[in-house]
Amino acid sequence: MENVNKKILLVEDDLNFGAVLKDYLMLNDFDVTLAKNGMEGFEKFKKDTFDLCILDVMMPYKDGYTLAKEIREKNNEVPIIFLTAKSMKEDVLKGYKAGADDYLNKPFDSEVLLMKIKAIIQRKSSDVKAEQVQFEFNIGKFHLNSKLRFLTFNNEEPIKLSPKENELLKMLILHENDLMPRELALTKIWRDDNYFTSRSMDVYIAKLRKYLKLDEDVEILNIHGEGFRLVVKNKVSV
Amino acid sequence: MENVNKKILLVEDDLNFGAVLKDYLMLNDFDVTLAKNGMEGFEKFKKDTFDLCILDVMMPYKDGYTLAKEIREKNNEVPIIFLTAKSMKEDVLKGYKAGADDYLNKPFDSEVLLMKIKAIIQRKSSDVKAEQVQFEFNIGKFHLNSKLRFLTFNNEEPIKLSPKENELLKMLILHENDLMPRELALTKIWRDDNYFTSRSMDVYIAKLRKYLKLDEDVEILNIHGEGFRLVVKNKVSV
DNA sequence: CATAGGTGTTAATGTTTGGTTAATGCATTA
DNA sequence: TAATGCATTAACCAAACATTAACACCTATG
Repeated sequence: MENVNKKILLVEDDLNFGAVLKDYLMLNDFDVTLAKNGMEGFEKFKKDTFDLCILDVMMPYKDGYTLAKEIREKNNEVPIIFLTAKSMKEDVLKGYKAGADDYLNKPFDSEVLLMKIKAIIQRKSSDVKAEQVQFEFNIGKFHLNSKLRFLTFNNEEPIKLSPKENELLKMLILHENDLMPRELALTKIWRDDNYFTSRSMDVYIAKLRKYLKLDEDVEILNIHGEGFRLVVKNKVSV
Repeated sequence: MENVNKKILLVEDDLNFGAVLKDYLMLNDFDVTLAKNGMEGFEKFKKDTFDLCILDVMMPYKDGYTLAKEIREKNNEVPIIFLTAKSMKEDVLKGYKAGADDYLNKPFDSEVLLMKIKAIIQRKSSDVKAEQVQFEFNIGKFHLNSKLRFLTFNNEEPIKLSPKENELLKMLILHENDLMPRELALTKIWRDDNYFTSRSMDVYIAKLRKYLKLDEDVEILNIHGEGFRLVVKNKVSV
């Protein structure tokens, strides 16, 4: 569970205002994707996963309500906040019917928006249970629990793994007996592929080899210039 | 899920307005309990279980913020909406910090309020796990009554827990032996996730560890960068 | 209305952990 | 056999955590 910034999709046709708001939100540790109309907003929505959408109502090509309905068809969970200059009751109701979580009239105070964002994201982030990813693996006589970052050998006292050790081992296991390309680990785990991250990865391979020595049937092999391969010998069928 | 009307606690000192609003809400199939000041509101809150609280901010004896804080100490799940004639930024921020879910300036349109209520209640009721009526737990030789906030060791004199101690311990117990992510506790209990709340949480972990020392089989372990883990060793099967 | 007690936050300090980089040597390939 | 890639250990620095104490705030109570 990494502490990754929450992602916000901001759709606003006023480019100046949009840029200012984007900067403000980014200063407050959100990842912001800005789209300048409903059309573009929907395209960007489909291509990524967001924790929150902030939609301007009045936009060319496709207004905020229409966009909200399209978003709701794809995703019934993501919170939506409308920004609007209107304060007419009909429009507000229309917004709620389109699936809004909140409504804000322009001009508004940026701190207030920030509070609302935090309140809304907090409510939703309780549904973290979506993290139904696999986190338990067996490899030779080892068992890896990658949620607790524990590597257990033969029911002995578990070895505690660091986050990077854990991620790297998991990725090797997912490619068991097959090539795990250097580049893959570097881009996924180190989020950068250069000389230094590559050296760093070597250090971690060395650490993992040390742990895995306990089981002589488990080994990390290098494929020169390509990557690594986790092999398990003498595998018994169950 | 039974088809029972949702219960609303409405605290409003303007008796006329309160009665009108109550009628309107009841016409829309809510069960409404009306209190005419913060004091009375808190009494009624303690005596029943509500799906939503609507609090006027300016009231004699006890204002809406204070009431909200008291309510939050008892229950930090129930949604709260503030009603206010003020629209000062400071007041709005104060409201959110007191744990508001939404904010409405008087005069407001009743239909808008209705939409907000429906939106908020819907959000909450999708949190099925919010059905955490369970409040008694055994952990090692301890027994926690999280309603009375009593932690008992071996039938000795109970240790009184503060609201935060209690919530945190409960959350740890609900994740017994498993990871309880930092972020989860911070967003759920502290309602904010930043450097300071995180330090504060560390202080509370230290306090809990001190209490739990009585049973050497119960321990709170840290998983660096992830969260905490409450483990019970030498568990006997029953 | 002063004050003691309870609660929660912030500060101060020290410890642990994790990750990168450096240094050195070996292996593979062209 | 030079150049590049890999292996391993150790040194270093930054971030996360642990603990205690100081502080601020509110409430109940004499």
